[in-house]
This record gives sequence, C-alpha cells and structure tokens, in this order.
Amino acid sequence: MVKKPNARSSDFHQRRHDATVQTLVAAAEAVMVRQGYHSVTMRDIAAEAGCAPATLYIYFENKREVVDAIGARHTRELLVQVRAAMAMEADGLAKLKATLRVMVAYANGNRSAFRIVRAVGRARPVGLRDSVPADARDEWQAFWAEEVETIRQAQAAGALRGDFTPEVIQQFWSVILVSLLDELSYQDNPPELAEQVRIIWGFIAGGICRG
Amino acid sequence: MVKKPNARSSDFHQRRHDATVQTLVAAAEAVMVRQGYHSVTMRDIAAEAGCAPATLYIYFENKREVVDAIGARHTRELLVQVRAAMAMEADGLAKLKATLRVMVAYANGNRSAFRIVRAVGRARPVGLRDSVPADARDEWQAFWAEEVETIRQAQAAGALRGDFTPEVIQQFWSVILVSLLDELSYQDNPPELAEQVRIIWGFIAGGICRG
Amino acid sequence: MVKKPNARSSDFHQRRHDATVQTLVAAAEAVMVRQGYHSVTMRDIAAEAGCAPATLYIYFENKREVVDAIGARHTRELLVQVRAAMAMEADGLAKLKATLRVMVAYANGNRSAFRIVRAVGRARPVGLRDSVPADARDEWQAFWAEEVETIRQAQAAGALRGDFTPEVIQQFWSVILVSLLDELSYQDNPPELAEQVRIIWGFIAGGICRG
Amino acid sequence: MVKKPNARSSDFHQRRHDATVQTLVAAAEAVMVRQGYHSVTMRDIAAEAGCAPATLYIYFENKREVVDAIGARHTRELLVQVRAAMAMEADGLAKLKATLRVMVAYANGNRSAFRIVRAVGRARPVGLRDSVPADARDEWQAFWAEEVETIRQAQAAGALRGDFTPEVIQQFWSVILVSLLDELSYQDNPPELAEQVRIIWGFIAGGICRG
DNA sequence: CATGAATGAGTGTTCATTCAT
DNA sequence: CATGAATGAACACTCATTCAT
Repeated sequence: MVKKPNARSSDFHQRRHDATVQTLVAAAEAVMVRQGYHSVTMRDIAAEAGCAPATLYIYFENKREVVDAIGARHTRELLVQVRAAMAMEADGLAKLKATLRVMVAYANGNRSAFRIVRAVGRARPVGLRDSVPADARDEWQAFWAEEVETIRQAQAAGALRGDFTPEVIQQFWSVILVSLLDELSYQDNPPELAEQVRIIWGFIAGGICRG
Repeated sequence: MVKKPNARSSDFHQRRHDATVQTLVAAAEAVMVRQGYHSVTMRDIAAEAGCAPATLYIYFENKREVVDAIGARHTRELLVQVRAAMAMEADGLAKLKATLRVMVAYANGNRSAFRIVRAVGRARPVGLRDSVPADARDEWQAFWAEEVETIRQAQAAGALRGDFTPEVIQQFWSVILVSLLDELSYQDNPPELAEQVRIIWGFIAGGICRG
Repeated sequence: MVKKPNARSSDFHQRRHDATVQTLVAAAEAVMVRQGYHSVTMRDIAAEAGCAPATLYIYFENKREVVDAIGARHTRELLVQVRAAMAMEADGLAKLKATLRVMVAYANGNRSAFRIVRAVGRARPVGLRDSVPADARDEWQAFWAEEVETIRQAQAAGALRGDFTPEVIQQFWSVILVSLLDELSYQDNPPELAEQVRIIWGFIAGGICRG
Repeated sequence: MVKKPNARSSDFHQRRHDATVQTLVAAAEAVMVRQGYHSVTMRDIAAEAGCAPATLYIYFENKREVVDAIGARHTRELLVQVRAAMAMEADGLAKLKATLRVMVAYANGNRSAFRIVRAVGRARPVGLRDSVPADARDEWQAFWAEEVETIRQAQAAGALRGDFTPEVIQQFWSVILVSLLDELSYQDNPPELAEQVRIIWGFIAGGICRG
C-alpha cells in the first residue's frame, strides 16, 4: 500500500518518511472532513499539506492509497482501544458494553473522522470504483469474528437471548451500534457520553417494547 | 425539477414526455446501481437509455435533477405503500410492524434501489456539494413526524417503553430499521420475507438481551 | 437568402410569409440588441418571437440568414431615406450634409440597431466564419460609388479640397462619419440632433486645426 | 490575470514561465488573427502552440485571461512607444502628430494585431458577456486623459480650434484616428508610412473642405 | 526528496440543425 | 405550417498521474 523508502535507507530516513506519511494522511483527513468523501482531489490534499501534488506520489501509489490510509489509521487506533477495554472485562456482556463505551468515546472525540471509519467498516462495494481498502476491512472482519466468540459466551451464560445464532446477533449488534453512533455524530448538541451509552445500550439491549 | 413540456402541449405529448422521463430515470437508476451513487456520468446514463447525452437535457435541467428524480420516485412509491399499510392497522404497535413488513417487501423487491432511497432518507450532507434532493427529504421528514404520533399512541397504550421520549424512539427505530434493511439488501441469500420480518422485529422489539 | 414560400402559393400566403419573416427578424434584432452580436442563439430568437426554434428554419436557411436579414433590413431602410434626402439637394456639398443629417437622425432613432448596420457596412471579415452578408454589403458599395460622384462634383465646384482623389475623400468621409455616429450611439446623454450634426460636420468639414 | 509561478520558484523557473506565457500568447494571437476575435477556442490555441489544451490552464486561469493577455500586451507596447515619441516633442500639435506617426508605424508593423488593440481601446460592451479586459482599458483611459491636456495646451497656443472643448476634440480625434488606422490596416496595398501620415493628418487637421 | 510542467481521458453542458408527426 | 424530440460536434474546464530537472 503505502510506499516504503529504499531498503538501504537509514533508520533516520525511515522515521522521516513515516512522519511525512502521517502529515499527509492528516492533511487528507482534514480535507475529507471539510469537503466530503467524494469530492477530494489530490490538489486539495497537497494544498492542505503544503506540498506539490506530485509529492504525494512519492509516498502513495495513487489516490486510493491516500484515502485508504485514513480509514486504516482510525480503524487501527479504534480497535486497539476497544480490545484494551474488552481485555479488562471478564464476562461477555460486560465486554460488549465496554466496546460500546469506547466507540462512543471515540466517535465523540473524532466526530467526522468516525464517519470515515464507519464507511470503511460497513460500506459495501456498490460499483467497481468504490470498493473499500482491503486491509482495514480485514481488521474489522477479524474483530467481528472475535465478537462472535464473546457473544457465544454471553449466550452460554444466559445473558443474551438464545433464539438467534451468535453470528446473527453479532451482525445485527454491530450494524445497529455503528448506525446509532453515526446518527449521534450528526447531532448538533449530543448528550453527554454516559447518557449516550445509556440510550444506545437501552435500545440494543432491550429493544423498543416495554420489557 | 424535471422539465415540463409546454403548457399548450396536447395530452398525447404530455404522456409521451412523462413516459420518456420514466425511461430515463430507470436508465439512470440502473447505472447508479451498477456503478455507485457518485461515479455516474451523463454519458453513462445516455448510453444505458440508448440516446445521446444531449437528449437528457431535454428532460432534465442538469445532472442533479436526474439523480434526484430517482430518489424522489422510490421515496414516493415506498411511502405510498407504507401509509396504505399503516392505515389498515388500528393500534400503534401494529402500525409500526406494518411499516416494517412493507419496507422489507420493498427492499427485497428493489434491492439496489432501496440503497438509493436510504441514501436520500438518511444521508447527511458532509460537504457542500453533496447535499440531498430537497423534496424527497421533505417527504421523509413529514413521514417521520407522523411516526412520532404513532409511537406516542403506542406508548400511551403501554405497548412501547416509556422511559424514552417518542422522538428518541422514533429516531432510533428508523435508524435501526433502515440499517438492518440495508444490511439485508447486501446479503447473497437472504431469508424469506417472513423470516426477515421476524428477525428484524425480534431485535427492534426486544433487543439482544434475554427477555 | 431568405426562404421563399412555394411558387404556387397564393398572394395571401406570400403576404403572410413576409409578415412572419418581419416578425422573426424583429425578434432577432431585439435579442441582438440585448445580448450583443455574438452571443445570440437560435433558441433566444425563437423564445423572443414566441415560436419553436425549428420554426425559424422554415423561414431561414440557417442562423446566418437570420442575422443577415437584420443588417439588410436596416441598410435598405437607411439608404432609402438617405437617397431621398440627397435627391432634394442640388449641389454636392449640400448632398453630403443631407446624408449626414439623415444618418444622425437614423442613428438616434435606432441607436443599437445602428451598430448592427455599421457592423454590416464597415466590418471586414477577420476570419472565415465572421464574414458579412453579401447583399447588404453590395448595397453599401453601390451607394458609396454614387457618393464618389457627388464628391467629384463638389470638388469641381470648388467646395471640397482638390488635393485628394474623390475616392480617397469618400473613403475617409464615410469611415469618419460612421465612426462618429457609432461613438455618439454609445453616449448616455447625447446632444440634440442639430447639435450632433453641427459637431460632426464641424470636424469632418474643417478638421481639428484652427481654420 | 496570468498565473504566477510559486513565490519560492527560482529565477530560472520564473524566466521559463514567462517565456512560455509569451509563446502561448503569441499562439493565441495568431489564431485570433486567423479566425477572428470571437471564434477562438482553447483547442485552437493549444494546437497552434503545439501543446495540450490542459497546458493552457497551467498558465492562465481561463479563456478570458488568454484573450485579455493579447490586448494587454499590445496596448502596453503601443502606449510605451507613443509616450516616448510624445516626450520628444515640445508643443501640443507636434505631440499629436507624433502620436499619429507612431500609431501608423505600429499599425503597419502589426496589422492584424492592431485590430485587437483597437477592439480593446474602443470596444463597448454590447452584452453582458462581451466586456473588455479591465486593465488594458484603464491604460487607454489614462492615456486619453493625458491627451486632453496636450490638446488644451495646443488650443491655448492657438494651434487647435477653440470652438470645441478639449474633451470633445480629444474624443473625436481619437475616434477618427483609430478608425482611419483600422481602415488602412485592411487595405491590400497601403501607401508608404509617410504618405499614410500625410493623408490621415490632412483629414484630421483640415477636414474635407477646401481650406 | 521535491516539484513545475505536461497531458490524455473525461466531465457537464450547449447549440445549430434535422425530422417525424 | 409548426413543433417536440433528437443529436453530433463542439466547448471550457478538471483531474489523477508521469517525468525531467
């Protein structure tokens, strides 16, 4: 994906290279947040980063790589946090709730960026040109597989309903979770984090009907 | 929006005109389904419709009008069906379930088109250029307002939980509903309609936890 | 140039045809005055005339014919008036001054249209596509030839300077005359007709130096 | 107007850039002379210059800038020469005659280009879209204001007629001058420069009547 | 490492013109 | 006679990408 500097490059150069990549990705992210996912041009990104468009091609193969790098960055960061939080919980239900807490926090801290991550994690290729970066997607797939396990445990413990397979529950849980976060990321005056967690968990856990 | 033929046109011409508009919108829809929402070109649509690009400009002011017409068409059609189904039910909960049934049916019958309607109904303008057709969006807004009333009644009847305002319930209900339908519209071998309804209603009504 | 109706057409039809042509030419003129010579489209003209663009092609071969007809109309009208005025004067100098008077009057009465006539009478083909209608131009040529005779007589009578050939004097007289009228046609608050005549004649007859 | 290369560009690049701009302007001029002011396309210019159409957009914002640059170039060049010649003369009449000499020479040396300059200096906006480059026009305005002063001096010295205001004389002098030069620029076998000066000055100074 | 310059392929859109009805 | 519909050819302009310097 992202171009690597020459093999014989010193460690110093490697570091410099990585730093530049980070700068460029950040610039691209800023532009994408400002202009929307689909109307970003290489000129825009270069202008934001303060370099010439041609420079981008030293660090990335093509436009796709630049855009993908954004999703990859946030995906990685988010999943690291989520896994850390899950590791601190023992039982399955608590793990799911921890996931929710971290994602709410992340979505609130990186409002617009979250939409990008969401697009990466949930977007389906509609046409040929619109597909999603492979590696970020793979990371999500792996994470979801782990969640299925968590859910299976919670079912075994009697915490989750048993009339759906863990795969189905995982699928719907993640769809609903991401959708609701997305929705919240667009609200002008969203409630506090704890309240957000309460509302979302309320619906996910208990549905809309009176218990 | 869509260009109207001259007032003095005969009824015959009017009909011909409308028919052509439908043909062109269908072509545009086909292309959009194939290539994705954002990479549609007027040349593509014309090629799909079997006419010259210039012909499109007889029936639409510009590209926006063409794209908007698609969302408008399906939105209108879907809401007509939903309202009809709701009118046949008496109590609030049954109305919501009727909505679900119609939407599941529509989403399955117009799989890819549903994604377009969904984009119209839920999409938020991220950048300046990407906004959503005004009137289709208005139709959704109006429909959602009606739903809030339905939900209020169901709450009064003790069918829906009372610890959230009807507005919040409506918001989350519609987000979850549309997201799940969207998810299903991407599955390769989706279950039967009745089963889809059962699953979705299961999660929306009761959540993921053991009752 | 302008299309003729079928040979077997009755006189009635002929008249109707001519009347329509006049209407269309007038519409074209109005548009040209409003939008400038070069940005006139057939759609514009048709809209102004209240007919469909295709209708224009019943009365004119192509766009050129429409535009030419405007110049031709005013050229003919102007030259008729000029010749009438000249015929009422006996000596050469008086004939020239009569020409000036008529042209000033015409230019003031048809301010913007005059620029079109001027373009026809004086414009030189700069490129291949910009040439000038042949017949209107021929009418001007014929008129200028007559003027040369008038000038020759005035020279013989000692009224005009003899150190230039009549052809040269005619050429410069007409260039200057038309340029000054053109200039006046752009002034916001032009002086009265008589004053205009006085000024222009003052410069043309006596030059800028103290007599 | 013309795009400037980045500030940090070296002097070398700056020079290269300017040279290219000159080449492109020259190409545009050639095309304009060949095809006329209004039917120039970017493709034509690019073809004449031997580059791709997109290249033009590196050096100019849009078509207007290219066309304007031509008028600006010649206007500047001509006015420099005129002012230099005027500075060498002491009295007002001699200054005007010097202006005439320089303009005759320039018009003969840059026949077709002169028509462009003329269009810039005298053209009036007929429609909204056809207006004239602002800065070239301003340069003419400034020059004309200076001429008014020159004429006022010549009037005070008794060299020019006093029955018209200097503004009126300037206006008519410049209109007539430019018109006659324009006329000469179209003649197939124009007389020598000195003869042209003699003829034009003859008419401007003394008019067509016998002194 | 960085970039100014260059460009092919494409974008939405317009327009004079034709023709079946 | 009139016109709605249709279109080929063109236009100004953009963009991701390459490459010599």
